[in-house]
Amino acid sequence: MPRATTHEDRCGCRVIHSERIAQARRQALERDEIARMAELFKAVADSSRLSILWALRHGEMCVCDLAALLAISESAVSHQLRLLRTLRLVSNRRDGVILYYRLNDDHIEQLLDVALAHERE
Amino acid sequence: MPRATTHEDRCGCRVIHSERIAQARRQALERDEIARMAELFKAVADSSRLSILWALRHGEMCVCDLAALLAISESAVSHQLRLLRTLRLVSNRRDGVILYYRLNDDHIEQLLDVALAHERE
DNA sequence: GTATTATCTGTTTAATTGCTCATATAAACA
DNA sequence: TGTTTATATGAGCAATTAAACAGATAATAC
Repeated sequence: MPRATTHEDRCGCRVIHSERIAQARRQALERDEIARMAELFKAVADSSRLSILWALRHGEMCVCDLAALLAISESAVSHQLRLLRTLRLVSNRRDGVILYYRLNDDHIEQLLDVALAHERE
Repeated sequence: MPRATTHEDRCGCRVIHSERIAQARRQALERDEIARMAELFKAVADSSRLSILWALRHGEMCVCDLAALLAISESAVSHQLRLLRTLRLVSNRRDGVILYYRLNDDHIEQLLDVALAHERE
């Protein structure tokens, strides 16, 4: 392993392994790619939204059913669904007055599966 | 499809499709299983932590290298690493004064991959 | 047209979170 | 021993986020 040498970078930070940093810079993701990933993870980083997504995993449901299932207000469910809708994680279809929501993306189920596997390992 | 009938649940919420709710209740996850999944997602729902994890994906790095890479203070990196360490997403080894951090779990890489695939689809 | 039902949206308030600064360890070495 | 270096930690501030409530739509029935 190359000897660690401390010196100052352009940015003023201490740098010990400059080659390792250069490598990390080459492989780094775009700033807004990281931001969008963070936004996706934020969307699933909430118990209510996770419960909603998990419920929708087994079939479509309407707002008031979700409210009854989670025992929270319909307004709260609607707010959460708006966020999920904005990120295109769920979509809906209208049948008369009722809006049925469903998962919009296979990746969501994959994320849930990996997280659950991590939990249960 | 069975006709939707509105009535009141024990909890006071409107219930339109009681059978669908009952099914969702049977398949629902435990409350603290959901909470732990949310906690895991929260850990990766931040640009700084995502950048750290992505960098560690290609090999171990020390605190000051990460600080130089992300152009944030070493204190900030250390705080984020503590969170990731607490959740056992990263671990470290000491070599003299230097602590080298690495990913502690294959699931993290899977999560990053799925999120990235979702982004780029 | 009006009334009702299911859902949505805007605003305010309360709780969380990330960062900075100052201080505290912990290992290495003189 | 004391000093330096790399990292950790605690407190406080600023920014973000969630929940609650009130009011607004959109489809249906009358």
